[in-house]
Amino acid sequence: MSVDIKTLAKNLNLSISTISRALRDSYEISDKTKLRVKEMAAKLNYQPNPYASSLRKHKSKTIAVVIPEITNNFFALAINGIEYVAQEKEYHVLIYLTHENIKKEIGFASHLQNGRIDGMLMSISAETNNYDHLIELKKKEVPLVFFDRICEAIESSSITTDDFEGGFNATEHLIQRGCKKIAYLDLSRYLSNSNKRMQGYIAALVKHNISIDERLIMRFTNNIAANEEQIVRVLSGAEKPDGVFASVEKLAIATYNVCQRLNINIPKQLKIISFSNLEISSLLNPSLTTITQPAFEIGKQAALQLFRYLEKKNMMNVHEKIILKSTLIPRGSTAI
Amino acid sequence: MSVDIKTLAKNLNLSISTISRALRDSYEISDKTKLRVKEMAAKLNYQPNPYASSLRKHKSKTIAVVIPEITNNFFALAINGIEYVAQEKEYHVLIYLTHENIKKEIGFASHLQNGRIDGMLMSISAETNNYDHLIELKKKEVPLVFFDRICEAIESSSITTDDFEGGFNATEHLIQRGCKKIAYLDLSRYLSNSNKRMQGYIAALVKHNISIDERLIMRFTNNIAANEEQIVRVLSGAEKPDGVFASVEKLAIATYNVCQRLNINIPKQLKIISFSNLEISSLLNPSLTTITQPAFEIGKQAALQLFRYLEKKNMMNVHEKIILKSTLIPRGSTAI
DNA sequence: TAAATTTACGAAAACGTTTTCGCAAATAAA
DNA sequence: TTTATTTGCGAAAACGTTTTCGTAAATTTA
Repeated sequence: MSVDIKTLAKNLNLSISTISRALRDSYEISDKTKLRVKEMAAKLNYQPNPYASSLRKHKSKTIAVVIPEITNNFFALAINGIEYVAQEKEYHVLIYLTHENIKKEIGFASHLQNGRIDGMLMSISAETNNYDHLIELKKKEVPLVFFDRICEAIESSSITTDDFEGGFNATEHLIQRGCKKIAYLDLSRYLSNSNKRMQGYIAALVKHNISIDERLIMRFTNNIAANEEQIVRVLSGAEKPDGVFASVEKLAIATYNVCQRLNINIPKQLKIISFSNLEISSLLNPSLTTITQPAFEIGKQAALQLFRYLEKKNMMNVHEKIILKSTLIPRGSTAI
Repeated sequence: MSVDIKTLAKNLNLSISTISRALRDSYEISDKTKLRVKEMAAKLNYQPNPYASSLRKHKSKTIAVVIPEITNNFFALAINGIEYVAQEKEYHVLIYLTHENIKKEIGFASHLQNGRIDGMLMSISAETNNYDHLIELKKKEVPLVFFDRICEAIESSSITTDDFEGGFNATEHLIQRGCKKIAYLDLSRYLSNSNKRMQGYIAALVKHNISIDERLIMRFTNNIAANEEQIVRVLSGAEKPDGVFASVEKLAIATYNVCQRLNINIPKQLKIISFSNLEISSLLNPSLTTITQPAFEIGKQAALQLFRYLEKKNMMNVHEKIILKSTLIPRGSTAI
């Protein structure tokens, strides 16, 4: 069988308590004994059973990351940042994908109250318009940090980007490049970040005395084909826009695809700007003007904040709202 | 405190064994009792402690995915497939990123022998040229399935693509489009899939009576800037190629970047084909000809194979080598 | 030198399950 | 009716740690 603490104890003629303490460098154990124990542990390749330890200590050294999807450069980068911190802290990272489905999100939230994780990092799904499952998580005192798509109804830390400013700048950028009718393409009416971006969009229109046309504020789904059809309808309609501000990358890509199909010239007939973490925006035809979020840093900061909760108990009610800056990079899709 | 099996037992005047059995639908418990127990469990929102259960049963309901990186469309899609299966099986997915670093890979392999996971899915790092850590994992009887980048020195299941054929077809495609001097860009001399692709490359050259120029078989690192400099040197040298076959997406992108900088026209002066899972290959300038792997399916099949190990003990020595087909999609970067 | 303290360790309980063993009561077979 | 079997449940051990409590021996203090 596998070598456990009892095996070490027998081999060294010590009690299991001494072994345990020696391995954890307890002050109660003499240096000589510690050395003996550690040498034997190394020799027998002793691997402590994490579940026995977790059971006893009520600590799992594991965090969960609950996100809508992973095939998305933003979230992939964020996970990268999270995993980076987790490795440093010697923590383990569980991944759960909701696919924008609130039922899955509820399922994860409810199943992860059982001690499997010490804390959770979350970006809520586009469908989520009720927060009972998150409130319940909080009640169970599961440390929770939101990133990017936060839940404002819950008292907790969050890491976001300056979505309002990003939305404002994006829209103003289009206006400055001559756009008069700017469409805002969005995933969901419920998302915190989307709404802030829309507020920025509206503010920019107001500032420049452009009237707000509700028909140009469009919501899309998770279904790519359906989205493209919807875009086809706008772009071939009478009231077609001359500028598009996509709240998320995939809607910009859908627009590119439609323009290719409909032979609409970007940027001559239509200018496009998008929130995006596509590393090859500059290689697109035409290159895509983006507002880029510091995705890796967002993941990293989110994880660091979670560990602040985990490392100090009295931090549980000290919430931080960190807002990182996005960067607008003008490229071909908004050229004059 | 949190409600446990003992609480239920007290509330129902039953023993904890009965509660445990009732919850697990044991035949030893009457239907009436089961109902009573389950109702009470629901009422008190009982959540079984996973670590107590894991400790007792030596099962963690958790698998690990060890991959080089996550900011890579192939691996993101593969994880998507893995997570899909895991959700169905009610398993948990731990993510570990090696960043192509063999030391990290060794660290993960050695730390995950302690029972934390029931099995592992792995795509080995580009640096990995010694397999002792994997052999040790196998010795500890940790079920292990390789995908994409496999370890041929280890007896185990693997899910790959038809890399030889993909490499052959890619190269022949370039030849048919008129290329005479085709460079093969690769990450590492150690990777199983890269080597198969290279074998395909060589076979195609041989078939078409093109001599093999070792200088055109190039290895790159994880460092993007360094890679681009290396590409600059080839593309501005005297013996510059007229075709590039990139074994991985990021090298194709690096080549695109360099061509942009050096003002090299794709496809006129240089044709490019690449293994890639970029969903927007068609939107690049020019659109990129790709050999695309069924990444989601690879992840899914890898997970399914792992669960075959987990569900039947006697399967542990029945290894499967599943090879899925890749698809060559001709686009602008190899147009005549 | 006696008393107090510190050092270094062991015994045993505890964490929350699952499972083995045992055993009455109920039912079926003889 | 007697015996054999099944049904339904409880007591207790077990999983592998950590931690509380206790205590001799060594050391320090008075």
